[in-house]
Amino acid sequence: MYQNLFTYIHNYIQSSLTIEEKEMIKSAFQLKKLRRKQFFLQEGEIARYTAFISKGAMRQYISDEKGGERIVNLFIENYWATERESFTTLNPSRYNIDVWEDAELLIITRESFMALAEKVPALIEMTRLMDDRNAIANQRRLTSTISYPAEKRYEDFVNNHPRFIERFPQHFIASFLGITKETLSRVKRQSIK
Amino acid sequence: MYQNLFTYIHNYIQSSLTIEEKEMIKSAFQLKKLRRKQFFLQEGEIARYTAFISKGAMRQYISDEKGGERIVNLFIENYWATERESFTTLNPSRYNIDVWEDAELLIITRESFMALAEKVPALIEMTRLMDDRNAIANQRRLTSTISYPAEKRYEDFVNNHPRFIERFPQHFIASFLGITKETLSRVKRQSIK
DNA sequence: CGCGGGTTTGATGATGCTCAAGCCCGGTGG
DNA sequence: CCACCGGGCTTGAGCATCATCAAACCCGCG
Repeated sequence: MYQNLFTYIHNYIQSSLTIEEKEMIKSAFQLKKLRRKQFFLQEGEIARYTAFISKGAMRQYISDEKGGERIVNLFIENYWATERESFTTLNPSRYNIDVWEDAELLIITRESFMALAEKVPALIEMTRLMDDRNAIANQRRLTSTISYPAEKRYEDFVNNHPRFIERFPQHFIASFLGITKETLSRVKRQSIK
Repeated sequence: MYQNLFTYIHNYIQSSLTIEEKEMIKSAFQLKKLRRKQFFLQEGEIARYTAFISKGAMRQYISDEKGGERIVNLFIENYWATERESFTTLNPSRYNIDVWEDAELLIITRESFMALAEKVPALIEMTRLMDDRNAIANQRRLTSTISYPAEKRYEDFVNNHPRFIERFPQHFIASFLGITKETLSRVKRQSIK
């Protein structure tokens, strides 16, 4: 259950966690199981928790005036899922996060995490590195989105996130890329030839 | 010269910097003046420095195969400018950063900044908050880019970055928004009526 | 005056969206 | 075991948005 989280942390920092640290981590997080289609966070709520996904798959989306949905993030196991704006500012979230494949989450509030990080310094370093990588990934995604047409964006996506292709339906990917499912369908057909 | 940086830091953390801290900061950063059109960072180079802009305006862009340029970031005074991917990974940068309005920069290497932050803890907190805000801003920009047509993106931009409109030419803004200057020109004409 | 950016305008075409229909396939219930 | 259903995927026709290319315009400046 917690093993994924421990190896995740270990991938970020070189040193190993002590037994005591592992215990503190275990008691600070809280296990939550969610089934397909259940919400982890709904528009209007405050994102009190961040979740480490130890199993399953989720999506983050925003809904527009006309009932449409735009997917802005996809998550699978070993990802952290939260709505960062709401989580840090405590304003109501404009986004929803729901479950695609039955999930096991390790959740923690911002305050608990801060307190925990005081006692387990590795987590501070981990957060810093995660922020670095996150900023880099976002910059890349943004560059790609404003620079390239649908076909190239899809190519890039396939190369960078092969596992997502297997786990999520096509129309999720399309929405994530900022195109319609029809366009994605046609783009794929073209690129085969 | 350093005053902008001090007030910037002060805006992020509540407490004031001590005289000693200010001295340490002054000696850790290095002043660099750059004229319009000069490069702060060129494609292929490693981004050894991050720059606090105490005066002036700059742009970050990437160039495509056909000689075109896509602007991915715009900076004015009281912004930090660097290419984060290269700065943190030490890989050659795919982006350029050059100067639009004559600029005064306070620059520092990653190592020096880390060392400085050891001695001035306020900087660690500041970095954390900057990362938070940055992540939030990027998420918003991404959502807007994949969700809305040119006209709405421009509206949002005008609301969120009024000062940029005054400082940069239209075709910079267009490129930043991921549209052509012609389209932006027409969008503006429409929205007046 | 003429030059160099920056901006606008127009004509044309590509790209991607909308709406609507059909297909495919796995799951459910009779 | 088959009929049906729902969700996802594909296909097509028509349309909106936006890019491209080319020309003109505007204006500050040497």
